[in-house]
Amino acid sequence: MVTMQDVARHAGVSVMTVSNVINARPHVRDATRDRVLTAIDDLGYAVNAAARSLRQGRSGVIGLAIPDIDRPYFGQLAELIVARAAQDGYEVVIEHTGADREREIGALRHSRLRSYDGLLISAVNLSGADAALFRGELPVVVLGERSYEERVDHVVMANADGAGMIARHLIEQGARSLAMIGGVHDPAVPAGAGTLRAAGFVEAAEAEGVQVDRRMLVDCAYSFEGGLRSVEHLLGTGVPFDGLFCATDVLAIGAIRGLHERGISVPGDMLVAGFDDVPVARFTVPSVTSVAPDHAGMVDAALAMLVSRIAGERGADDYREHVSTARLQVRESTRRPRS
Amino acid sequence: MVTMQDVARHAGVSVMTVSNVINARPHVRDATRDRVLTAIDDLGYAVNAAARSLRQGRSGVIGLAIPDIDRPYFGQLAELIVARAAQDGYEVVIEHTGADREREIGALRHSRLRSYDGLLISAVNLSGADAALFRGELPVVVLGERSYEERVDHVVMANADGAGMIARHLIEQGARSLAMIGGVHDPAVPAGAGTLRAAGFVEAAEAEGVQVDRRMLVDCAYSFEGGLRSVEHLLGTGVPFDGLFCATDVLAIGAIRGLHERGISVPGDMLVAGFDDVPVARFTVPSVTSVAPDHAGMVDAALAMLVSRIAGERGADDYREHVSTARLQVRESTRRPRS
DNA sequence: CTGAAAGCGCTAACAT
DNA sequence: ATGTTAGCGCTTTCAG
Repeated sequence: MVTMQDVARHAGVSVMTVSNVINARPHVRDATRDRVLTAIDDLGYAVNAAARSLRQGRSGVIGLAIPDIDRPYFGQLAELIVARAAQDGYEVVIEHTGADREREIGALRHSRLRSYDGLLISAVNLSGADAALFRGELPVVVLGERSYEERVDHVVMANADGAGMIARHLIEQGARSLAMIGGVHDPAVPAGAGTLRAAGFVEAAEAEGVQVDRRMLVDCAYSFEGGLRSVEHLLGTGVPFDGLFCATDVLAIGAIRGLHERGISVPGDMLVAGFDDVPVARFTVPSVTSVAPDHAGMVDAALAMLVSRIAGERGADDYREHVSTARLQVRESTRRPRS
Repeated sequence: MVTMQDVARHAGVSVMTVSNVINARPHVRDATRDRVLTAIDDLGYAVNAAARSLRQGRSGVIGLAIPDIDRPYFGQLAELIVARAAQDGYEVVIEHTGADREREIGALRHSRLRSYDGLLISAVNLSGADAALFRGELPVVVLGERSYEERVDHVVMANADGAGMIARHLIEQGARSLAMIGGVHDPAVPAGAGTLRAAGFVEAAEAEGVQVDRRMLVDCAYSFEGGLRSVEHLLGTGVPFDGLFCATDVLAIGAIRGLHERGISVPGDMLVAGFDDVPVARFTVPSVTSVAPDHAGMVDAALAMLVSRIAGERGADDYREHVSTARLQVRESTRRPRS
């Protein structure tokens, strides 16, 4: 392994000068810098990240806690975050919190956590309180929902607003009996994204004069399979409905599949809408109406918050909130053919 | 920050004993261990990863180079790898190589690379030679295709075999004129997964006595959009075809969408198959026939190889190859209705 | 503008 | 079974 010492010797300067060159600090003569750069090239030197981290007391790594990379929404998000973090000189380690969130977060807390400079938590069904677990231990930003713990930075997705857009759109397209999968409207349930979307959906619908039968709101795993099973469950109740809101596009695709298997046509017999506007939603048959969150804006805001907090620019009682916007993306799954 | 020193003082032992306890080394009396563990708990101590890395000369991090997390196949793969690596005590940093592979790999090479203990390269269209770039710099395993550089460990996906299964299946279902998107059959083109799949497809078809018009093999970006555009291109040639093989399921979904927009029914008018068996393939309408690679087996093999090489268990002329298997997963998109 | 020295927190090697 | 010492490669501080 070639060290800074070696480079310094090779270039005939001190290690400090090499360090200055590498870190682009001023007060280095051009000629000297060139000699150092040549030496670095000749020897194939690269800085030792561990030594730098140890000395500086920071690792240049941020953790990203998500439940599941293998879901289009989180994949999209992870990709944006990795790219955006790189701009600020940070690497990203993805922490898979999975189904057994509590246990995994606990494990994380006692081990790897300390080697991150900051943590970004994005979990569709994370209760706001979870974020508090980390408070004080390291800079944290919660991404995707309002946290009920006030003393944490967060970036809020327009869950209720977006769901409201869907409710109004479904009604406008002629739906009269609404159902939803992936969220329930119950104050007793902790407020994850599903709950917030359910609340926004129900409230907007009722504001339009359409009552939503609470039995027609069902929770489920956020997977294709979950969507398929839930729609079977709804059909099994015997309660008729003609407009279905799914808390995510993945659920919507599973639901459309389930309806198809029962011979129910979308949008002919049933309007279906999702949330997230994942890439595949545009290409399925029928394509899926969805709510497009401002992913890029959210990621930008979250990283700016995290970086400023890591830099210690804000004190322990200056917590920020960024409220994002959403846009309705109408596609085939809710375009009722004129009848 | 609380250090090992602090713990040692608090427990009334030396730092070495604390280190021994943390690393589960033998020769520590139970009573002593308990005292140390209590102290760790009391003080909320966690080891400093940077210091440990510096001392040990290894980081406990492996890099995973993939072109794009936000694609179902890579998402699936990344998730498996992260989980499997954790079992061996490694963290995974995802390196997005993106479209501009050469440049990114170059950048990677000169900076972050050194802080990884090993590198896993998985790129559908990586030429085997790229892997050689890293040879000697750090342990590397190429995942997903045969590398033409012999002196590198690799895990080979059953590209040609899987594509052959599709060819035989399409013919058996009655297809007589075949086309393919996402790969060309041309010895001059570097052998990425697309090329290997194309070769396997063409050879199996011709072995069955079905010639494949070379103009009906088109390359394209591995995206939904790419699939849609390519199928439009194929239809534009005016050459009739009734069986379409897509190099990935993402392409197949885009292609089915493109066919749908032209009023061509799948599987009624055209049989379509993909590759990768991504989760969504089972839920689209129609569901997509695909080749299911043994993801878990490949990931296991790749990590075992990488870990053993990091441990220095194999010399510079002992390179391994793991050949994976594939399974045909027949779904609606190729079930020709009896006519 | 450049150099010398100290030390970040940990563990390998060697005492005891 | 436990303690002592040295040093990993870098950057911060202070001197020139």
